[in-house]
Amino acid sequence: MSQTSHKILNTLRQMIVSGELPPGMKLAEIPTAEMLGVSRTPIRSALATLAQEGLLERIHQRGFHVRHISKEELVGAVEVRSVLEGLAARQAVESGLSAAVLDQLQACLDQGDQLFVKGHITEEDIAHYHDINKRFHATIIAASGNPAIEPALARNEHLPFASPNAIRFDRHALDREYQRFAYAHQQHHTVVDAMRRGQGARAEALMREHAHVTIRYVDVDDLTHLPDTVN
Amino acid sequence: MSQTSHKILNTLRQMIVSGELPPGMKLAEIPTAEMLGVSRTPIRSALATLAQEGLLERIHQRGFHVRHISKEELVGAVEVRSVLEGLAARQAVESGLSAAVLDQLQACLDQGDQLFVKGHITEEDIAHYHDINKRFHATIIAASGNPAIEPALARNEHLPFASPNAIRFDRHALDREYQRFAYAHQQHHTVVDAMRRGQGARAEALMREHAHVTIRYVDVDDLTHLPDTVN
DNA sequence: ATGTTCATTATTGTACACAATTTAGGTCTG
DNA sequence: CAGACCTAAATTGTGTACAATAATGAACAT
Repeated sequence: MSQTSHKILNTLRQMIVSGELPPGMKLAEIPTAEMLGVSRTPIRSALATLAQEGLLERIHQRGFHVRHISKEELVGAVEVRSVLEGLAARQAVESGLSAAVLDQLQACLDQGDQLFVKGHITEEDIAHYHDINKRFHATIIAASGNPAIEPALARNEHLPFASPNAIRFDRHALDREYQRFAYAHQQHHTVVDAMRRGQGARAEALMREHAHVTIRYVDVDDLTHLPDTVN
Repeated sequence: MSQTSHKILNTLRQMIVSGELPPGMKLAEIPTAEMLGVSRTPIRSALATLAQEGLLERIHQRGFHVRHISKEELVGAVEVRSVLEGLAARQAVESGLSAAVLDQLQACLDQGDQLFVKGHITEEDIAHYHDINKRFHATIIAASGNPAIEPALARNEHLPFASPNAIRFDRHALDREYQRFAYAHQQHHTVVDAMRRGQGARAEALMREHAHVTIRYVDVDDLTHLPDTVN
């Protein structure tokens, strides 16, 4: 895939998740190609990829529709992430944690502590925490030694809110968001504690519960509007 | 996707899983197109799909390699299936089982009982059980009401042995295989029992354990040769 | 002799023309 | 008036020429 092809894929993906191309809208090759000023070829490949990611739905011999992401789907995706990240935590413990992995996890904990010690957060802090959070989860998945977990999570990565890479937050209620992120960070502490003690089942259970934080404080009905997210 | 395009995708997929195209082999568009007597266009789309399925690996600007499926990957895929099917069983219980679903599951149990009551199995029986098994698992996943489970399992479906749709069996040791399938069928009974009683956590645990039957009796090192499978 | 640069070659990426297929609409017939 | 069939239009699927890009090897300079 070339530079321009990549750009077109990202452009279309952004247009879909931002709602510029609303759910149900038909996407045919020729109009889309004309809209973006390229030929049908890169459009074909982009549409196929987006269908694979679950953002588009193929209509038999008739192009694609922008898929309507239902509430059930988002809630279900959080459940899927929950059990898969739980599995990762347990397998990471069972396969024996290296000092390097523990160091990386501890670094995430320390950096988060520094962020929350001052008792409130700014937008900038949230971006920083987003980073720490991403590293924390990626480290555990990598440490699991199970190469099948990441691909199984791949589809979720493209659904907003179903991925830890897309923490939703409300810019206008930073107090409440402080509570939520601080709580999530405390859960990180408990997960690492369980992992250090070799408590695989406990680590799994804690990680499962942790996944629900993404969505717990959110009115799920609002999610269909796809409001501001980090990343 | 048209008829011929579909056929080419399936042909290439079959050639890969059968080992006709061995792991590590380079697949360029032009030679592949000439080999199958079509133009590069349907080949491009097929290769992209197969890469998405995990059978091919994209080399930057240089075509694809047939991926080497490692032992870790197969074992990991079974673990992933384990937790996801466990989740499905639990959510099916939690969301309330309809009479129709229970009837379908009971039908799978009854049909399996009939198969095993005579104390031995034939190759034909295995094909039949394969069918029953597929229905059993699909029913529970559908009954979970979680639309995110199926796509998360999708990648596994294309890895031989990681899917219940690809039960491995040894044609020359039907006695041992009888034991294995009869045991798996008994597990189906216990899962349904837990589900009927509304025991979500038990159903989850039993279903998790059940997933391991696929691989438990198998010398994992043999898997790299991709021997006979049903489907 | 070795390292760097340039040209050649192999291969993917893009554009576009043409073929095939499906849907829709209109007309003809019972 | 209704239903079926046929024709036309729209849209995807395929083939192929051409452009862009990256790897390889050769030649030159240090």
